[in-house]
Amino acid sequence: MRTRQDSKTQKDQASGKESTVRGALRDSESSHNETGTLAETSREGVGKFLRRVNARSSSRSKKQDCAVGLPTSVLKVSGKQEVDKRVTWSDVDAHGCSRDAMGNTLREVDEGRLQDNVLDGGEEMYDSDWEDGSIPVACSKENHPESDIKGVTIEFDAADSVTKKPVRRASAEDKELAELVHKVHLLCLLARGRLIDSVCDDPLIQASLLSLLPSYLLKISEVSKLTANALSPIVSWFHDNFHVRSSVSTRRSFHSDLAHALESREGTPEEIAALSVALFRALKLTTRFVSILDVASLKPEADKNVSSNQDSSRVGGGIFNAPTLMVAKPEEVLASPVKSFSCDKKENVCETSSKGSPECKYSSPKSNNTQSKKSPVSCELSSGNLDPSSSMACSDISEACHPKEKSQALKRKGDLEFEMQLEMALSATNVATSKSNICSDVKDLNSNSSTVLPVKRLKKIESGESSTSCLGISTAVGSRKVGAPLYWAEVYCSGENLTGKWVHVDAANAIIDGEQKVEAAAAACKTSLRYIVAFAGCGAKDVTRRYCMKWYRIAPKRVNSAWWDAVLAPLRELESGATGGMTQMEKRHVNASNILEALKTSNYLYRDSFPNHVSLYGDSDLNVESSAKDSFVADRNSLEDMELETRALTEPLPTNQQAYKNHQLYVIERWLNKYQILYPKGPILGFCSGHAVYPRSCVQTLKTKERWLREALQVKANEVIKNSSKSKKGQDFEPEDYDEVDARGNIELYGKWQLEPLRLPSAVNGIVPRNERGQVDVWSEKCLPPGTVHLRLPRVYSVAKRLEIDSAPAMVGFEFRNGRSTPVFDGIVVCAEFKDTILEAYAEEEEKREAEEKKRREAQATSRWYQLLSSIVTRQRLNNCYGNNSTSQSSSNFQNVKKTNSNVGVDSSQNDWQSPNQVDRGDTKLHAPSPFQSEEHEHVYLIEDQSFDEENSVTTKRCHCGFTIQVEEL
DNA sequence: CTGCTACATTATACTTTGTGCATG
DNA sequence: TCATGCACTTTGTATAATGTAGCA
Repeated sequence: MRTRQDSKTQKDQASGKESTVRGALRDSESSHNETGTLAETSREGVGKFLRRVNARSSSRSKKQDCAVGLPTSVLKVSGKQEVDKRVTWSDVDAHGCSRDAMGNTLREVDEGRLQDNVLDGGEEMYDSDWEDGSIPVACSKENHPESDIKGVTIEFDAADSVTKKPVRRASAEDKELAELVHKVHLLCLLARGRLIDSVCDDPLIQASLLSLLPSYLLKISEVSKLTANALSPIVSWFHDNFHVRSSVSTRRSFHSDLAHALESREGTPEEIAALSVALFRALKLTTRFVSILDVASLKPEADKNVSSNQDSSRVGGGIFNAPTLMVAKPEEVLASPVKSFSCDKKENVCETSSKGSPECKYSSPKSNNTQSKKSPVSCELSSGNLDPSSSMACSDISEACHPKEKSQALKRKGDLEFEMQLEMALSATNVATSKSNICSDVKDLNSNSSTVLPVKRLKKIESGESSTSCLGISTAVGSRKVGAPLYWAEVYCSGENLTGKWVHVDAANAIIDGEQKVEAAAAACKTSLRYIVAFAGCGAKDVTRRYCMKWYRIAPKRVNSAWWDAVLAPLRELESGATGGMTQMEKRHVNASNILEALKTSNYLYRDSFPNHVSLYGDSDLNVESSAKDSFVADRNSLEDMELETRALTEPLPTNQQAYKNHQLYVIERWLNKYQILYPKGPILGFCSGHAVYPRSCVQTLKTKERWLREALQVKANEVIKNSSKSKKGQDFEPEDYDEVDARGNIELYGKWQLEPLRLPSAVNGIVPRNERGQVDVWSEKCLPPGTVHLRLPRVYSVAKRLEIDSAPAMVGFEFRNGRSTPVFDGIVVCAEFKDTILEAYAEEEEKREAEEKKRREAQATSRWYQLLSSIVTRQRLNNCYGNNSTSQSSSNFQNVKKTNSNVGVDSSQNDWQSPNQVDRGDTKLHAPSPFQSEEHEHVYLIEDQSFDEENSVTTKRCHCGFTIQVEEL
């Protein structure tokens, strides 16, 4: 019984916690709408993340400790250490963040941590219910210390877990955490993008770039109508002069890194792209820095099996994410032999890639290309373990995170080469039998055991056009997220199209206007285009639509759009402020309706059949309209918005059926759920595997009569039921077959087109029209009968009753209590004309009630003081009578009281009885006389001295001497 | 490698309008 | 005899969503 209660409370706590977090998220979202500053968004996002991380780490540590069964003292110590390990804002401060700016979050985090700690306690207890098994384990370990030497059970357990419970599904908490990580990572990447963008505006860097530029290329800034073609000379010059470097970032500020890159004319892809942006800006071209935000997955564990890989590529800081892998300078001095080794590999990669072979381009020093081709597995392994970027990143990690392993990492080059050879020999002989073993063996041999590199087959790129020839990506490591184009520039070319256009310029790869190729190139490198953000003027704009043709694939991988839009809203303004304005030179007069017309005709979809998407045009329309007032000048920003929206609405039909399941634009009937129907059924936009494809806007949601009632809608008379057959999977019944709920268990459902506004009977003669249960269902204000009002006040019913005004209880919803759903009533519904009367009477009543309540409480307080004092007096008397030789303590008490009575206010610090007496005499004016006046007398209970306790129905009678007697009223 | 199906598991939405007993 | 207050007790089902395995 006790256990059940406990678990219940813990469950409540847990759910309370969840709801708190959720509420906080909601709050944060709503606050964006109100204030909408990025700083707040960031603070809240990061704050929540920290809270979660801290909570997790603490709970995990506790769980671990419990499982091991450490003694309490040890527990305490480890707990303390864990706290120290946590991420705190002081850490953040140490990195230069202003505490003032973060003050709110800091408080929030601290509070959150406190709360989480408390809750974690609960969770721990709760968990212990489930983790009883750990105790015997600990015991057995203690009793049989030799057992862990033998390690008998490990293999058995592992095999079991593989066969029986292969994977534990991600819990709601994991998902929430993943989402928080995703959000925080997004914010970080946004911040990084802004940082780079601002550095691109640096006049010194721009001037330096200009000084390097041949004078004939400077003319471009004088071109009035810039076209993509006009950019090609400058892009090819840049491509010839600046190269992607394959070495470690120096981890200085980005500004100095960029300056260094400029000086050495080589840098990370990020730096090279930034330099190109700076150059274009120096030439007075409107330019954005564009980046794929390669953010941590929104789904928990989604990248579990490639995590090490991904991480390594990330930790590498994009060093090897080079769109082109260019020859590194051999004189590059590197700290660790591993690095230099990696760098050698890099060279090989570069050489082969420059030869243009789309297949396995990597070759180890001792193997050639043909070998690799012939033996895919050897290639596999080598690409898995010898991949320069990975091993480089690994060494980075091991250096950064595992100082212990640094000594291991400092192996001689010869040793490493030996390991590689051994590894390849093993892979060549034991391919089929035990891949995993080889892997682990090799892993052990390899110093980089901290990061497990997954074995992946080398990916063949089916079309060279898509990746290698377009973007010059080395596909040698194509099976992992390496080599994807992550950074480029967008230059606004006013001479393109009718209205001007943002042109994709990847200067590092000498690619201009290759926006269609980005998706394929990224896909080849396992990078999805979830977020592509263009930065300018310290702002940012999501331009994913321009590059992503298969939106339905990335849509589920993106964070909820409301949050993302709220985050970007302030940044968008900054961005459009920096790029959207029109210079005098390129000012064009654009007829807004022409633009819309052009967009409409270019759209092969029926815009009219997308009523709900028209709103997407809304903003643009408005912008165009408003600017139309300013002599029809459409700004770049709204034009781009329109372009992006047009893309959103003209997505090609997916070829697989499942893509239609949650597709924003299209639908096929088979994926409709029970409460959905196509109405009107058409137009058919195409077919997919024989299924007709309809616009998503044709999907109508069906509800029951009762559900519609909540939205103040009622079913029109003589409407037939359109759909209720879905539950019978595919069978279509005749509509007129249905009653309320027919024999087949079908439910009556109606669509919006079958409804009309709710018409309830009006209140007549002060009588409130009620439903069949004598009440009014108040789902919203709209559900009130005309002429009535809802008074949501406690105890108002009695007021209406007293005034003999007709009123009906207002039911506002249901709740589950005692295992069944029960209606929840709140206030009453009365005719509007009585509202004021009732409110006045209610106010009066409440005043009276409050006064009575106050009186009652005072009386109760008085009574309790009386009781207290009386009991003391009684005790004293008993002591006096029967306890002559009683303890000194009681007599001293007596002395104290006596003293107090004679010297009120003097020596008040000595005893506690003074104030009660004072209160007594002051407030009640009953003048309880000194109980010590007479020792013996007959008690007299005066009526004015007695008090009545309503709660207990107890009357307390008092004598002047202080003696009280309680009489229970019957 | 991708798409599809089947199956298993988990999450979520929907459901929805008391009764019997003690006491005053 | 009637009005009032309190305890009782922790739904249950259907469906959507998600994940996985196996196959083509």
